Amino acid sequence: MPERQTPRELLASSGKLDRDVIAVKYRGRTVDLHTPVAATAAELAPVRATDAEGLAVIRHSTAHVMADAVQRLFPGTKVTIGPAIEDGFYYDFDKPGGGFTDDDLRKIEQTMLDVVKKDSAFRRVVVSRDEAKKMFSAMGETFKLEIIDAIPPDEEVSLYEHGVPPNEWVDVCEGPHVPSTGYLKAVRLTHVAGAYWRGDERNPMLQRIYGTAFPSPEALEEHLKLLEQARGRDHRKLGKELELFMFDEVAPAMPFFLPRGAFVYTRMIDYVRGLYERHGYDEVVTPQVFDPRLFRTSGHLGHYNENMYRVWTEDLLADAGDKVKEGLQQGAFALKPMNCPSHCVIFGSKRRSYRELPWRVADFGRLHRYERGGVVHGLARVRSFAQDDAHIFCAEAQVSSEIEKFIGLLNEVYVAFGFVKVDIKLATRPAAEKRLGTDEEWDRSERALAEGLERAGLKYDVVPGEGAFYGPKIEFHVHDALKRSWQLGTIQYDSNLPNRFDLSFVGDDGHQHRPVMLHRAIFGSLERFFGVYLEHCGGNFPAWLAPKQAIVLTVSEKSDAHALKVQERLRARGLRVDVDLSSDKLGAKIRNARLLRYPYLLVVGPKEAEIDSVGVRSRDAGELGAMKVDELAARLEAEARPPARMPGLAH
RNA sequence: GCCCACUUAGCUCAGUGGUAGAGCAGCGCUUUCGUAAAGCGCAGGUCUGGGGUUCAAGUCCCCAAGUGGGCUCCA
Repeated sequence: MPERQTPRELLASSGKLDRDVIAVKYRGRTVDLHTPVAATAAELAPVRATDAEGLAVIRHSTAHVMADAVQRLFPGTKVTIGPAIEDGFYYDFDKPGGGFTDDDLRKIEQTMLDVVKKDSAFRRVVVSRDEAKKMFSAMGETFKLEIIDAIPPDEEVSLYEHGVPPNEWVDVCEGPHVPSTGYLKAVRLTHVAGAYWRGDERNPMLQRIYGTAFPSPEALEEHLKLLEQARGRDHRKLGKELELFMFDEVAPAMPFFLPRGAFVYTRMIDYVRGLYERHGYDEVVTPQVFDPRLFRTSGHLGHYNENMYRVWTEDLLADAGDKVKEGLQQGAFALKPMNCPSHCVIFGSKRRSYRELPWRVADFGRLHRYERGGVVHGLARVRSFAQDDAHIFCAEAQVSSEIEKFIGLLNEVYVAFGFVKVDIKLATRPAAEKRLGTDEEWDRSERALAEGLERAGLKYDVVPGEGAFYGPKIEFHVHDALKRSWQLGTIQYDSNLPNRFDLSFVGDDGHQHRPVMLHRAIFGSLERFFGVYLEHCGGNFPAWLAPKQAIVLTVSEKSDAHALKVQERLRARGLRVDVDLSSDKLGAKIRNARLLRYPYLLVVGPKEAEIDSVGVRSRDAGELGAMKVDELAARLEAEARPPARMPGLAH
């Protein structure tokens, strides 16, 4: 067994130490330079400020310095936790008398700068649990006491301190940290937010400060610039600029799709509808408003109550009499939050044979869910939306092949939209008291889903306990411009609804059997997919999806007649073409058309009119020069077709 | 739902208690123009809504709504 030496000594002796190294990687763990380890130099890999792990070390150290600054500026503020996260760090504080202001953030930054200037070492001290608790209890740090209690008994309790007496600052912390505060060269506190202690809304609300840190001021600037660019791609901004959709207070969190946006929206539906034929789906159209008995049968009234919109009629109000509230609860019709109950009604409406299975029933019905005020978000989380929803009624034995087929279909669609980076999650059984069905049933259904994924050759993460109470599910997540992750597609195993609706089919043995139901969607919510896709393509819809495929721009009024003729001829071939006859100069027309992201600009002046052509400028391919109108039409027609099958998802 | 912030013309935004502003868009006129913004003029406002303080409120205070950043939830 080698002597315990610090990684700094070990690296120095083997010549691997330079100023860039801020920690080491040792047997799978990141350790700071000054924590003695029982290792040889060969076992240590230097971690540099620019590595992902190094960045996390810098950010976590920055969080400590921020907490130090906060406690100096705001005495009485208690500290809780302050981890490094993707793109930065945060620290949660319990501050008496309310939150932090933007002014406070600037002051905190200033104070942090002072701490950094002192360049004092981060020191690691291992203490006993009792010592640690005595110390933090004397400091009044009640949250830290909870944290100490939560440390597994076989792990040592370490403290990290920095600062020069009498201004040391100490925190319970696993580490690692940079050698000294002087390593923190580029810090920016970005925003404040409320956060519940341990993420539980029954716990007290804490004040969270988000910030970010980088190895150099240049890297920080670069990051801030990228953030700014990402904001320019925000679907809410693009939606307004490109006149795709709007919102109004009269229907909070319910989008109004404007003509341009509505075109894209319905085009998306047409596209999957076109695939349904080949993939064996039947489409149905179902009601919007239902007698509450339906949702008592499905279980939604009871489990999903607080998310449902209820409506009443004058008749119901009269009948309700004095007991208005109770009457409404019993009798008020409900807007559907999901399509599945309708599909169960259809399935149960006649005797079904095993020969009909699997029966795949699709529905683009509009759904309404009352989402709490704080969670709605642009198009990504709305209260009125549609899904490319379908339910597959099948026999248990058909489940895994249905999963595989579905994944094939989803794959085709995602690739068509250019989503190749997709996080796939398999959400498995929740805690025993929160789930229906036997362990054997869960074993079977989870295995069926996993098999489907594996047969499709896709990598996925298992998220234990995150399944629905009635069955496991597969989720497909993608990131928006600001790196927030959103679930789009999903497929879920459900034996509960067929039970509740007492569904059955006649098997080849002549007996009644219970079908299994798979809930599945590729886009998920069309609204959410629209928003995420809008950010993904930056508003540059491909010609097959774009609201308009081209715009004819005249050089002057002299060419109006030719321009209108060109538009007419292209329209006659089914192409979507605008024309700009305004008195703007050509430069201005081009600018306007570019801002609206037209795939093609067709310039028309006396020269073009003479030879029956247009000057073509492609949004994606640049200047194409003069083209005959028919030649251009053929090119546009080819691009206007939805993508054919393409290679699968990459990882 | 909770914490914090924001809400001024169609859009983007100035305006820190004393006569509501700019640019773009719109409309009119002039210009007929060759690849990212022609010129001049006109119009456009219950400063999100309600209440309060004050001689005086876009500005200060309270309540509500909407939106945004988070937390939480998501059959």
